[in-house]
Parts: sequence; C-alpha cells; structure tokens
Amino acid sequence: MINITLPDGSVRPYPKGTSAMEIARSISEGLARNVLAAKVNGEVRDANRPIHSDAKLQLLTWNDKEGKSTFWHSSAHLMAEALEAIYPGIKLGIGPAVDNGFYYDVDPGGTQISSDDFKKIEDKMLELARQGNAYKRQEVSKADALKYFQGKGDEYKLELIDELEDGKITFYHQGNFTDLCKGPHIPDTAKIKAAKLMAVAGAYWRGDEKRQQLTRLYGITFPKQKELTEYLEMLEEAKKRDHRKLGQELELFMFSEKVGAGLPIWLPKGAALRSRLENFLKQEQILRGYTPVITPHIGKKELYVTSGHYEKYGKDSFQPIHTPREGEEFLLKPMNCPHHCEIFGHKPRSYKELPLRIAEFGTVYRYEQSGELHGLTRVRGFTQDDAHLFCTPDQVKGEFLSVLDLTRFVLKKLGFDSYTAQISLRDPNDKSKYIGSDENWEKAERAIIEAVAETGLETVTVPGEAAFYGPKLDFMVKDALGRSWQLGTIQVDYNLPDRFELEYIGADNQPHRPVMIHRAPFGSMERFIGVLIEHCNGKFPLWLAPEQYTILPISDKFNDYANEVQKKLATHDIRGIVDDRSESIGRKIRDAEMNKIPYMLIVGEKEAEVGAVGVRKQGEGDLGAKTVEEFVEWFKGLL
RNA sequence: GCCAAUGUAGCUCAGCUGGUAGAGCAGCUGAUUUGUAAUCAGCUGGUCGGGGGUUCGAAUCCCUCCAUUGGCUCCA
Repeated sequence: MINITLPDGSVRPYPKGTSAMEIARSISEGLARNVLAAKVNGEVRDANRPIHSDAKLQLLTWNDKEGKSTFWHSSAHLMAEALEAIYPGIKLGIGPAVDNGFYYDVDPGGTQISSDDFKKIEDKMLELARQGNAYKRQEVSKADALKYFQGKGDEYKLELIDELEDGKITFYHQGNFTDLCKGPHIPDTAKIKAAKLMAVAGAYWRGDEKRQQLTRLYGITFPKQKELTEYLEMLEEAKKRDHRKLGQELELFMFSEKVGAGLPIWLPKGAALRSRLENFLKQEQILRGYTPVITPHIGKKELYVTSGHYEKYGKDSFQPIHTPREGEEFLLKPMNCPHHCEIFGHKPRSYKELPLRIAEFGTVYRYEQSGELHGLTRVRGFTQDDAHLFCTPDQVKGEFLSVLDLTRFVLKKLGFDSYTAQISLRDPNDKSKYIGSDENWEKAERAIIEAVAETGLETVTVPGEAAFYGPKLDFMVKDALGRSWQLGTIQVDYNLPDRFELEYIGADNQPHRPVMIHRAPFGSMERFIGVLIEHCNGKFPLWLAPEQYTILPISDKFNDYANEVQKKLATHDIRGIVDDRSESIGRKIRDAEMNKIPYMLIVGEKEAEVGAVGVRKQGEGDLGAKTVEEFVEWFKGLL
C-alpha cells in the first residue's frame, strides 16, 4: 500500500500502482469526470499514470492553471491530428500551450493555410474530439523515435529528437495521431467540447529568423461551448479598450501617412493629457533633487560612435543627416544619454556635486522595423521621461533605491497596481552583444540584484534582456489584450562613463569614474499613455482628464448662464467647456457620455434661478443639484 | 524585415461571379428651444490607399509600392 496526501492534508492508503484518476473516482465520480491531470509531488503528470510510492497528490481540473495548460496542450495535439487529416504530409514543429490557448507550428509544404480554412479545421477537431480517443503515453528508444519520424519525413521532429537523451523519449498517441511529446495530457479528447482557431501567423523555426518560417496556428478550446462564447465576448470587450480605437474616438492622437508611419501626432486633448502627466513628474522630480536640462534632437555621428550606439544600431537606424559641408553627418538622437554625458563632462566635477541628477523629457527617434509599429506603444519618434544620475560607486545603491521608489510612486499614482518587475540581465551565452568589461557588468548586475532584494519587491529575472551597455530593472504592464509592454526602466551603467571618460575629483583629490543610472519612470510618454488609455478605458483620473466637465444648457436660453458658470470654474482651475449647440439635452448628454467626460453640469431654469448646476456623473447618472460654490468645494475634494 | 490578412466619404460599413459607387452617423443649411444616453427635414461630400498592367470596360483580376491589423524576429 502507499499513502496519498491530499491538498487538505488528509492521508489515504491506496494499493501500489493506483492512478490519480482512480483516486479521484474513489473520492467522487463527479470529481473524476473533471480531472484533467494530476500533480504528484509537484510534478504535473497524466492522471491515469500509476503512482508507485507515497506521494502528495493534487488533482488538476479546469480551475487550475496547470489543468488548463494541459487541456490546451492536448488540444494542440488534437489540432495537429485534424491538420494531418486535412493536409496529408503536413510537417509539425512544436505545439505548446500558451496563456490563452495553444498553437502549433506547422509546415504545410506547398499549400497555404489562411483564416478561411479555420472553420473546416475546427469542425475536424470537434469531430475527432467526439470520438473520445484516449491520450496514450509510450516510452520509445531514440532509434525508434528517429525511425518513426524518418518514415514520416518530418525533419523538424528529427531535429528535436536528435537533441534528446535516449531513454527519456516519449510519444503520445490519440486516435490515428502520434507525436513526440513529454506530456502530460488529459485523459481523452471527449473533454474538448469547443474549439476555435484564433490566428494564423508566420513563425521562425526555433525562433531564429535565419531559419525556415513555419505557419503558426493559434487556437483555443474549452470544456464547454458556453465558455468559448464568453471568452469571445470578453475579447470583443477588450478590443473596445484598445488605445488606438479610443485615441481616435476621443481625439487624443492621430497618425498621418504623409508625416510617416510610427510618428504620433498629438491632438489638443491628447496634448493636454500628456503635458499634465509631464508636469506631474517634473514637479515630483524637483522635490527629489533633479535638475532639468534641454538638449537638441540631433547630434554628430561621432557622439554615437563614442557611445557605441552607432556600431550597435547605426545601420538599422534613421540614416545620417548630411549638411552642405562635405563629410559632416548628424544623427537623430536615439537616446539622450550621450548628450547628458557631455553635460556631465563639460566642466571639472567634484564629488561634492554628486549625485548629479539631470532630467529631460527628451524626444528620440528609432527606426523600428515596419512590422513592429503598434499604435502608441511601439513608435519611431517618442519622448522619454529621461534622467541620468551620475554618482560615486557607493552612492549607487541609495540612488537606485530612490529611483525605484519614484517609479513605484508614479505607477501607483496612475493606478497601475499589477505590473511585473523584471531584472533584465546580460545573455551569459552571447557576450558579444554588449559593450564593457565583465567586471563592470558584474558590478552593475550585482548592484541591481542587491538593491532590489533590499526592497522585497517581487521580481522575475530574465537573462538576455539587458541593454547593450548595462542591466536593467524593467516594469512591465499588460495592455487590454494581455500583451506585455515595458514601461518604466532603471538601468545601472558602468560602461558609458568609461567610453566618455567621465571623471570627478574625489575627496582624495584624485580623479574617479562616476557610475551612471539611466531611468525613466513612465518609459516613454507615448507608450505610457497608450497603456494608460487601455488601463482606464479612456476614463482618465480626474486630475488628468483633458476636460473635467461639460456644461449642458437645457436650451439656448441658458447659454449665458452656462458661460458664467464656466468662467467661475475656470478661476478655480476646473477645466471644461459649454456645449452650446442647439441640440436636445438628451443629445448633449449622450455625446458627453460617449466622450467619457467625467462630469456633466446641466443648467436650465431651475439652476439659473439659484446659481446651481445639475451634476451628472459619467457612467453613473444624475447626482442631484449643487450650487456652483458647493460644486467647486465638492469637486476639489475629489482631486 | 518575415508570414498572413486588410485598405470604399471625417467615422462605421454595404457593394454577388468585372458593366465607371451606396447606407447610417458626422458636417452644412433650415426648422425646433428641448429636463438626464440620438428632434425633424433638406443638402454637400469619394480619381474606391498610390502607381502600373490585363480588358471594349476595373472598387472588383494581376504586379508593385505605401499604410494598417494579427503573429514571428527585433526593441538602445
């Protein structure tokens, strides 16, 4: 007998070799029906695999993250089976579960798969699912595995098997389908009741753009049709929050083919929003000891040769600007740091000046690949809320911590409470992508890791995500559709000070090299606002809203009174306009609601007589009348 | 940059297998003067993304460029 410990702590004896599914059945038939996989001593496995020794067991269902991912991984196999049925000879790459469903990378040979084909693939999947075929695990030798896929002529699988260790290779079968797979899988295909292909895309084999491009098919499945319907509805809702759509509807920003792709143009309301955000941070930075500076949008090519940007990005950037003077070349600045290094170096510096914190909302230009452009979140011209802190080595930790505090303060103020803090380190396998000595890198990485550890901030560490001159702490936030974007960033840099030969005179009267911290709490105004729009669904915090209210006169007769009220509010720094169109009040309300104006102030005979406004809150409705004075008082309390 | 798709009036979209464009909203004009999510009527508005080609004839078919969308790769 073996002892099985369940999540509630209870221990039950079972015969040796009992499967998780059998255990589930012994608890309840209903539970067994819902079991998708099992976590045995922390390892996710097929529910029907026998358990041979004492174990901690957790039965996984649709409600568990691992249950879902097992379900989707099995669905990827089901899709592959359907694809083999429809496209004989199709070759298969890999087919994992992802956050929202699964994909399979396939090579359909000469034929093309487009979204027009989705329906028939979905139908085939459901047809196969209804057969209720069991997912069967089989251990195979490397030789047999190779033989099987040689017979199929699938070079992708052969490459994968080639890298596997003999004795640790498993196949999974369901119906007529066999795949190289370490599993685990759900018990059988009948659990898959709803299937939808979401997208088709090109994807490089093994993520390498120099290799074959496969066709990636994204899909999602559910144990109930209703859940698929709900999921699709949720996606529709999310699309309504898309900042590109809201930006157009609310007239925040635009793009113009004539101006150029990826070059956002801020319309009056967007500009108002943005400058309010900028002022908020500028003010905060003054309190925290930053000094504003201003630098030009271009700089001589030599500046970027010195910084290393030219070598790293020169050929993929906007190309140099030439002048009437032979050989003279300027670059649009891709970063502000080289200019700021020049500011540090323009006069002898004393240790007494450090830390020197210079800040600039600096607009930079990067020639992003055309396929990368995306609304405001990936653009070719954008403004960083940039600052560079030059400090002594023993000030690094303190400065880093204060920047971290500022960044978290900013995110909190804007209502971002779910973000991922990512420590982005150098790729240990390819140091050629980076400048500077190992020693400098180690110091910089250690500084970040230690400082972060001190704050207890929860982080994930990702090697290979560092900037070419230094490691970073990045703040990642998701957009409405779940895509992750880097907003704020803090970077510790021992390398640029070297390249610019920056020095300060220490207390010992000797020259020393400063350490530089690059930081941008918003990241870029464009991306931050893009994500902010989605985050608040266009309903900005009152202090940021381009228009905080609109006054809606019941009829033209009350326009004069409305204008009076507007003037009074303006003297209290409460901003808004009068909707003096000859429209019905219903119409004016509707338009203001659609424009997501936080407050509608309705004025008619009743209000004009007593100096009041009827207050209506966007999305909520009538709040009743207040005198203008009462409204001002009340409104200020909301800020 | 790569794969796939899309591009028709300011916006959202219709226009079947080729026979030289249509709706709603917006805009303009007029009427209406409205009490909490669209008042009514009339009118204007498009070299069908740009260029090239096939054809008697192209929004529709082909090529190419541009832009956009979803991924991949990239992201200082």
